[in-house]
Order: sequence, then structure tokens, then C-alpha cells
Amino acid sequence: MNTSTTRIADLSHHVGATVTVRAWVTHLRSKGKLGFAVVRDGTGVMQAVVVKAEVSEAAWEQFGQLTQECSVLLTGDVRADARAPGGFEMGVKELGIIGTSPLDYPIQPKEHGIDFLLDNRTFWLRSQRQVAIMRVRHELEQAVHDFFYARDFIRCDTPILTAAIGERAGLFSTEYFDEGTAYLAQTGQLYGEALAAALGRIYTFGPTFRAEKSKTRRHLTEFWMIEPEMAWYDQDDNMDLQEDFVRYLVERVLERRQEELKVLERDTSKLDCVSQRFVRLDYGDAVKLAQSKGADITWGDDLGAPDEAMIVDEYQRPVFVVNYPKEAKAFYMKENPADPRTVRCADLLAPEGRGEIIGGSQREDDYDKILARLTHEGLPVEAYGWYLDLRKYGTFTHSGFGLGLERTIAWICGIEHIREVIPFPRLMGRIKP
RNA sequence: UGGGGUGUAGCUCAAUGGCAGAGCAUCCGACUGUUAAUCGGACGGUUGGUGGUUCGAGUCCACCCGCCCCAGCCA
Repeated sequence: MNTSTTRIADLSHHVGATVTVRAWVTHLRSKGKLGFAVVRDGTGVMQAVVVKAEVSEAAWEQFGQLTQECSVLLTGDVRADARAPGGFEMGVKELGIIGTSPLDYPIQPKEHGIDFLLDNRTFWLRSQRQVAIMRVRHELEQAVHDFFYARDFIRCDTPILTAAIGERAGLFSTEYFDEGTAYLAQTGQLYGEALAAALGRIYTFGPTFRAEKSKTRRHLTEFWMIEPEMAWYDQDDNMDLQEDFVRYLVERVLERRQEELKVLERDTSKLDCVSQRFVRLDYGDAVKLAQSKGADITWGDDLGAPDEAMIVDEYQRPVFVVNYPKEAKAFYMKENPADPRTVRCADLLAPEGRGEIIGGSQREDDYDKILARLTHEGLPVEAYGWYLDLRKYGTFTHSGFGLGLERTIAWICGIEHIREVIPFPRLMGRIKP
């Protein structure tokens, strides 16, 4: 690495000194014999000021050759100036073009339509807003690992290529040698349960794939999920952990990524609600609440997106909706002893109409009951042999949940559509770039 | 998949059924403190496609295609 150059983020330490910066040109303005180039290097933005009378003939000529997105080597004096984007600017002495950039660069500093931006995602990612989002994403990923490491959870990686097992929604399939069809994992949970029996408390952090024909601002066909699984946790312990986890993630970003949130124009006061205790609302009460607000819903129905929005709107902070009807939920959730029509589960609804960011439950640990559920749902029992064995060889109380990374980032950043919070979104009808 | 919307210059958008336009970008010129600079000029079109109605269709109708929003499924 060339250590003789300075990163833009470090300019504040070099005020008054002469430094060299490598960067890309984002914006050019000229005013006769005075030129301005706003450049970025991934760590920040800097304004370069070129005065014809103060540079060589060659340097001034090079300035005239600059185009948007060409890469440059700039040498000059650093000074703080309130007029400069980023707060610091360089009085350029020497200037060289490293890589030219043709005049047809598609992204302009103005409004563009979403389809155009996604087609040009590689370039769109260079914009200040996208850089800010990716930095928050990075902070959250690191925060996930820090949270669980501090609590002695073991990170485990579960397979992406699987035989059909897991959720009910659509699967992506591919040929797998002589073994027939393999499917891209929709969840690591079932493997997580096996690992919890070996290691106690574990979590997975990986991509998941769902071939659902969903076209909403909350769905991707490929997204990242964090799935902890804890031996000897019941559903109440599970929710306590989720609450600590979500609160930690939000506070971590508020603490360390204020600059990025400012770029995103996020009203961070809306996130302060996580410091309060999260609401725990029984499913039956949630239905009554939705009904009182005019929703057409009866006991037994799953809550729709508008119902969820109504419920969260009532409390203005994260809400657990607990103990859903058995029929609305997956076979592996534990029957609720207090009301066998329901299961010991919870969805965590994020504020501001964001909807579900976590789905979790205590797992059914009774061999006969889970076998009956599998059969009742018409699932291929033989495919679940090793999973059922977890209830046969030393069954144990255990619980876990799945947190959708992109939904969480979108909520914290205040981004409307989750396609913007992953570098290269995979959507129904979009596989490129 | 269902409901709603939309498709016009490289981009973002105008145009009572009657000559297809603007801003930005690009090019040329002016300008020593710009902030998506400003000012003057130039360049830029098979109006998504195929049919139809009409003297005349970007505009109305039918079908097809693309995209957007909402819903379902979920994280």
C-alpha cells in the first residue's frame, strides 16, 4: 500500500500541510481562471480548488481535461473552509489524471428513476447516500457479532445447498450430481437446533433464498438473516434476548454512525423509542385492537401488513405479537400449554410501519406432537428424520429467532425499500448487475 | 397471481384529438469562491410494440411487452 497518500477522512489531521490524495471526481465547476473539483475516495468528500495563476500550465490544462468519475492524483495544501463540502479543501499544486472517464457516465447529480438506478447499480453505489447506507450495514453486521460474542454464543455456519426441508415458501432448485434436486437454503434454523444441542447457544449469519413472487418494499429473493438458537431458553427468555439484541443494534448505530444518518436525513428521534420496554401483545388482543380500528379480521387469520401497521402505530415502539394460532404458523413451534389452539411464538414488529423484522418461537420438543404436526401438514416425514431425532435423543427446551438484516437496516436508516440496503439486490425480475 | 398506475431526447418531465417542447447532461464561448454555480449559443426524437377508430393519434380503443405502487407469502 502506498502510505504517502492521505485519506480524505484524515484531512483534519493535516490542516496546513501539503498532502497527496487519490480519489474520483464527483463534481466539477469552473469560474474562469478558478476551478473547483469535488472528489471522493470512499472515506469522505473533499473540494479541490485549482487557481490558474498558482499552478503550472500543465496542471491547469489537466484540470480542463477532468470529467465526472475520472480518477485523479491531487497534491496541495489542506485547509479548513466552511464553504467546502466535507469541511476541508485542498489548494491544488499538482494534479494528474490516473484513469479517464468517458462523458457518458450515466449517474448525474439529480433525480433518477429507480429502474434506471438499479440498472446502473455499480455506479449508483458510488453516491454519498449509498455509501452511507453500506457503512451502516457494515456497522450492524459487526454489532451482531459483537453482541453474541460478548454473550458467549458460538457462531455456526449452516449449509446453503440443502435437501428440501424448512419453510413452506418457494424454493430455488438446482441439480446435485446423482442425489437429485438440491435447494438453496431458506433458513438455517433446523440445523441451528441440532447445533444448539451440541454447543448450547449458537447463531448463524448467512444468506437465505426465497423464490416467493413477492413484489413489496419488504422482500428480496436473496437476503441475509441472523438466526440464534438457544438450549434451555423458553419463549420468554427468547423475547428478552431479542429485545436486548434489537436495542443494542439501534443504539450502536446511533452511537457510531451519526454522520451517515445525517447524510440519509434520518430523524433519529424516531429511534429513541427502543429505550422503552417493548410491548408484548397477545395475538388475540392484537386482533381485537385491529378490529376496533376497522380491520376486517377474525381470530385465526394471520395479521396482514395494514393490521401490523395499525398495531405499531398504537404504541409507537417495537411490539411483540405473541402466541399466534397454530394453523397460521410453522409446524416446529411449540404448542402453548395455556391455550393449545396457539403456539409459543412472537413476531417483532418494528415502528414506522416497517412490519416484521423478527420471527421467533420456542420449538416443539415433544416427539409425538411434532410428528403429528408434520403429518397434519402433509410434509414428508422421512425427510425430517435427523430433525425428529433431536426430540428422540435427549430432547431439550429450546428457542430461537430469525432477524432480517435488510429490514433492520431499512428501518434504522429510514429507507423506504429494502432493495437499497444491500449492494446488489436480487428481486423477482432482477438478477443483474 | 390480483388491484391500481405508468411508458415521450442520455436523464427527469411537459404537450384540449390539430406544427413534439422544457430543464438537466453533452459540445462551443464568457466568468477568480463555486455549492445540482450562473449567462449566451449548439446538438439531441421510429412518443415501448402491433393493430384499430379518425380528415388527423404522444393523446381514444384492443392486445402484447417493460417498469412502479399496493396486497398475499414471509425476515
